[in-house]
Amino acid sequence: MTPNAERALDALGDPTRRLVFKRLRGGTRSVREIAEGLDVSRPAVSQHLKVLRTAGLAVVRIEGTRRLYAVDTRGVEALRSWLDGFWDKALVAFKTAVEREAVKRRKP
Amino acid sequence: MTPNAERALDALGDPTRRLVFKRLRGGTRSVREIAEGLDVSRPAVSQHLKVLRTAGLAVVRIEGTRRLYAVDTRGVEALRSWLDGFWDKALVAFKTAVEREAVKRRKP
DNA sequence: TCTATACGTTAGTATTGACTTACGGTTAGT
DNA sequence: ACTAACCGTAAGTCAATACTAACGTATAGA
Repeated sequence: MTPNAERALDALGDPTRRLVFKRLRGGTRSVREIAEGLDVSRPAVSQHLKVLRTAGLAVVRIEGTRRLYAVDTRGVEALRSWLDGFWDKALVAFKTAVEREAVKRRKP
Repeated sequence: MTPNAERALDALGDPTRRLVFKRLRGGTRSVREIAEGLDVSRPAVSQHLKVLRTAGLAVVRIEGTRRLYAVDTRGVEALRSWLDGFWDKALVAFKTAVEREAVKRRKP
């Protein structure tokens, strides 16, 4: 799917879906391998993987009867650039100002 | 609140909460200013801001009767480093491999 | 003191969505 | 052809949560 930061954030908003996604960090895995050890059923994992795919965070490769999932770095890239919108120089300047305020308030 | 990537992702999983958060990108704003134009009530915005604060994504500064909210860059930083865990060289190498597969499949 | 403004919180409701169960389709092996 | 392994999908249920309405608090100003 085309990478979209908003959809990626929606996808990563769920804890167990993050667990599924984090299992892809270790490399390519089949659905069975991903579901193993998780306390949800295999169909649930399949549904999570579908959401991750739609969000541009995962890719599939069919191999025999198995489907091997892996991280789609384009989704991660989309998230990075979205985050960068909250990380420009003006905001950093404000951050230091806030921290000074916090220190002053801590020592009245 | 102490910056935590998981909680930040939980917070940004909601669309209207992202709208609230994106309004902080323009600089410091009061709750009234943030709620203006949104199709949810002002108390709803307050609740969203509380979640963003708990997630380490927003900071408050009291000024008279108003509360000025701003982006907490520490939360954004936490998200960035979390994302970097899915962005190492091994994954990039795999990405190019997947793209080659996709091209082959498109031209059978 | 009285009023208005600006917010946070609580209680209650409604809707979203994560999960299980059951089923169907596909491939590999015998 | 038959079986087993692997996986996606559909339907239905239940819990999480986003929202509104009502209320209470604090500050600024007249």
